[in-house]
Amino acid sequence: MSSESAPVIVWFRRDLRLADNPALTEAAALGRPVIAIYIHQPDGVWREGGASRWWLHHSLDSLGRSLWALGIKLHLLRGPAEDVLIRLAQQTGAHSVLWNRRTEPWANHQDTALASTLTGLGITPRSFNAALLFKPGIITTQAGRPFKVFTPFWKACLAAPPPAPPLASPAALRPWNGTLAGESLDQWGLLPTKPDWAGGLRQSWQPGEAVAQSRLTEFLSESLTEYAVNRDHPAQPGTSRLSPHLHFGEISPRQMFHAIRRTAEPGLGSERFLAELGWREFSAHLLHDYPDLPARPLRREFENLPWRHDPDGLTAWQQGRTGYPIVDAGMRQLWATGWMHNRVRMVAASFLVKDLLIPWQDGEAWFWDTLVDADLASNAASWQWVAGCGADAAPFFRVFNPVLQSEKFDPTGAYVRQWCPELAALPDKWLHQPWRAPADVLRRAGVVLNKPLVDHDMARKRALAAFAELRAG
DNA sequence: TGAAATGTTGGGGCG
DNA sequence: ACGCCCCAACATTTC
Repeated sequence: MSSESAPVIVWFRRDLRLADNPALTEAAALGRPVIAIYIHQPDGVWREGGASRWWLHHSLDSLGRSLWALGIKLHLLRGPAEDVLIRLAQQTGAHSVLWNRRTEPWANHQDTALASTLTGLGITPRSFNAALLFKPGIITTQAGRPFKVFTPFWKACLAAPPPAPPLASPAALRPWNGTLAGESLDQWGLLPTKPDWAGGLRQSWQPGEAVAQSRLTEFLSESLTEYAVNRDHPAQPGTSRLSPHLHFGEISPRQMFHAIRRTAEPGLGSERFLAELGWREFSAHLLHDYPDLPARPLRREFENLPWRHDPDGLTAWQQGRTGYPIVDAGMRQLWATGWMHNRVRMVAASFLVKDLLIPWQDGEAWFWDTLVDADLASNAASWQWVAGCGADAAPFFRVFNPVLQSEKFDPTGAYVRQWCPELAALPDKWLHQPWRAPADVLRRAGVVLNKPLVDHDMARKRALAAFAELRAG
């Protein structure tokens, strides 16, 4: 076999796109036959949750079609990535294996082992940063330590040399003529059956690179200028809704960064939106520096907080039956569509952790299973932020009042009415706190009162007392 | 990327 | 005109 004909393996992971894909671009540059693969690892730690599996199915389907249009088949393989890749590389006489790095520590461990085995076999491994604006480790304090506060971290990012401009999709790839026994997407059973709960997901989302790009373009032209204000109003389409596309790598943060810089007026809207990319970046870098971020509080003393064991409370929260309309609306939006508005995520999360005193890890696990944008770093860092135990976290005593938040950010009640239709006929005045409504108002609105799980004033005091105990002990 | 408790100020009613 | 009180509005402190 001549060296020119030895194929290059491109291992797709959380980079399910053709444009700005360094591994794919490198494969095109090598001029060798390309074997494109995706490896499903159903037994891994932090395996994809239900909503993520639904998204993954459709995103892989979309990527497969795009590659096929270039004459390349996306091969679907299953098993531990090291075993699968090494077998495949030997079997096909591969020259090299190229991939874009993921942000999860378990994946990086896997990569390191894999790279050294491949090297030992005379096969060239190469990996690229494509999921983040800045490679973890290069943004540090003067003293060379990782940042633990967001603002200086993000300032340092913006002062660093900017991320490289995004790469174009490869114009042509050289097909590989061999065959290999791959699987079909349907065999992987990523889609829910018995019951099929994905109806709301299908109505809300369309995975894939092309949709991600058009969503970005539309957002930049229509929503960016008012973003700083509208992003906080859950009834308005003021956010980009790009999070799941970003998580699966259908669009890259570099593409977004440069699109904002290129097309947007400098202003509060673009600054705030860029800063959201900054929080994503901050979370990923934190996970890189603190691999147990998903499991353990950064501030270890929070393990001693007198958390409550309350399975019924947890279930009521998950099902949107807390009796607090804004919390229930959010949890139902999550269940129905695989997504929750950011403002409401904070309110609902604060309620679980502080009003119910249920460990943040339980909320993290639920979000992991139900969010289409579930991301190990962002999910863990955000829950720790809410719980007050993370880096640059909200202080524990910052307890969201679900009634005030609802009145402030959903003043017309459009969001609550959409997701809690049983309350829709209540006048605005009582919509956010139906338990205070006079009996005749309830009767006229046809509302049967769902008594709140806890009284917020009591719960707030209980949380503060628990926190005080922590500090004393 | 809070909210409640507490403190301060100033206008207006009233004796 | 003055002191006193009330209280809304705003600011600061505390959790």
